[in-house]
Amino acid sequence: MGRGKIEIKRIENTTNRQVTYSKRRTGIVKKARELTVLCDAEVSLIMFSSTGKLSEFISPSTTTKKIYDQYQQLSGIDLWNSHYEKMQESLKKQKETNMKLRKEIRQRIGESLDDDMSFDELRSLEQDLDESVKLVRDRKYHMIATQTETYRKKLRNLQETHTHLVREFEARGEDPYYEGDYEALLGMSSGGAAHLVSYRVQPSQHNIQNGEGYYGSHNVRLA
Amino acid sequence: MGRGKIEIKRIENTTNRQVTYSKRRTGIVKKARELTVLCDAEVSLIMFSSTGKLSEFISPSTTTKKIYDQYQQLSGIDLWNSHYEKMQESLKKQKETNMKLRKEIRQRIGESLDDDMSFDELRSLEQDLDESVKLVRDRKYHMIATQTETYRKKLRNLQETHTHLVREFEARGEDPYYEGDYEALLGMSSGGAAHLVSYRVQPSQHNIQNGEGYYGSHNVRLA
DNA sequence: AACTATTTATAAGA
DNA sequence: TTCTTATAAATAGTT
Repeated sequence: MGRGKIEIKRIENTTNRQVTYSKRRTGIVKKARELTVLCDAEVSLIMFSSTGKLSEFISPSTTTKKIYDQYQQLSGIDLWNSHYEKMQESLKKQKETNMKLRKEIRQRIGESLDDDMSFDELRSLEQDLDESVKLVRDRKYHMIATQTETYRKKLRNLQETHTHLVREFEARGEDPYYEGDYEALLGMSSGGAAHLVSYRVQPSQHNIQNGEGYYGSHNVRLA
Repeated sequence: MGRGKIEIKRIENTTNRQVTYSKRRTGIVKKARELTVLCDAEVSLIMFSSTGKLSEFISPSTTTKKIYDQYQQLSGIDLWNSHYEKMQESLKKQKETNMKLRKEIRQRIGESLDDDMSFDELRSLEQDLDESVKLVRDRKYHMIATQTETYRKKLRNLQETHTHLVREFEARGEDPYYEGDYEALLGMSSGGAAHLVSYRVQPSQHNIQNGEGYYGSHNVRLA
């Protein structure tokens, strides 16, 4: 239907092919629309040009998804179900595992003991729990021991710091403004004491070494 | 293109509509095929008639699934992904829950206590476990008590049966074939005793009442 | 399903 | 791409 008849075979001239594609694409889309309207049909037309460009027509009464769903149902052809089914199976397994885990926890908590637990299972569970309590208790004691050790270290550091401070004061000789017991004062509260010190002592004269203890930052208060 | 021009609107006459559908469907499929060959394009054409009948054309170089995949990729339109994504999310959640449950169990067993458990959590866990052990132990004792009670009932029944049997023998007077201690003999084994009795005693003379106990079936052995 | 008058699509050219 | 137009192709109404 044109100035000359053409053979239905691939158009070798690229430009010509693209022009024909464009014209015929318009034509077929028009036909699809007419079919939809005239015959009350549902049509999905998807086209990719040789350059990969997408064009489509879809009847206004439907969607591409609906068309594909219907297509699958009527043709029996599986488009994405294999993928989907694997996932569904996986989900099911996860849920089952979940239920089992929950049940185990419930039993370990002491619930659901009436249902399907034999005497032997019950005795075994009791043993398990006894062992578990022991482990947790040991861990707790270990933690207490560790923390105690940490506090002892902190305390030692604090004491060292104070000792250094006291020595500094003593090295300076008598303090004209204060005549109390330095050690007792400094031992009261590190914050209060540091404040007091920073007020009385000159920055340039303090190079106190206090190691790498937790209260190393007290030096800063002195500066 | 016909004997008369037609308006592009739904054909109300059903037969006419179906005939037109049939003719135009052939036409559009031909167009699709020509487009495929002439322009080296990929075409998917899916049609449902107003009666729901499926017709399709697909370029020989591809498949409906491929077209569908390409369509999604190029259009960015989500065909079944929303569904799929929900599932994926659900799966992810299940897996996460699963991990948490496993961790809880591990902690309740006494593993994984080193990692991220504060002292308070540890103390709380210990308490929980102590309570759980108590529950399980109680349940065990309850089970022991129940079973003991069951055995006691069985035993009582057995004894009653034997007592009845002994009375039967005593009521018959001296046994010409046996002179031992009946009670001691019957106390040995219910099977053996019942056998002995069924051999010696006449069926018609036995209407022994032995209640609703577990060994009520012993009457049958006597019959 | 076949026929055919007529409309519509489009190949080639601009 | 778009317009034009001669011509091929599709098809509406009829048989």
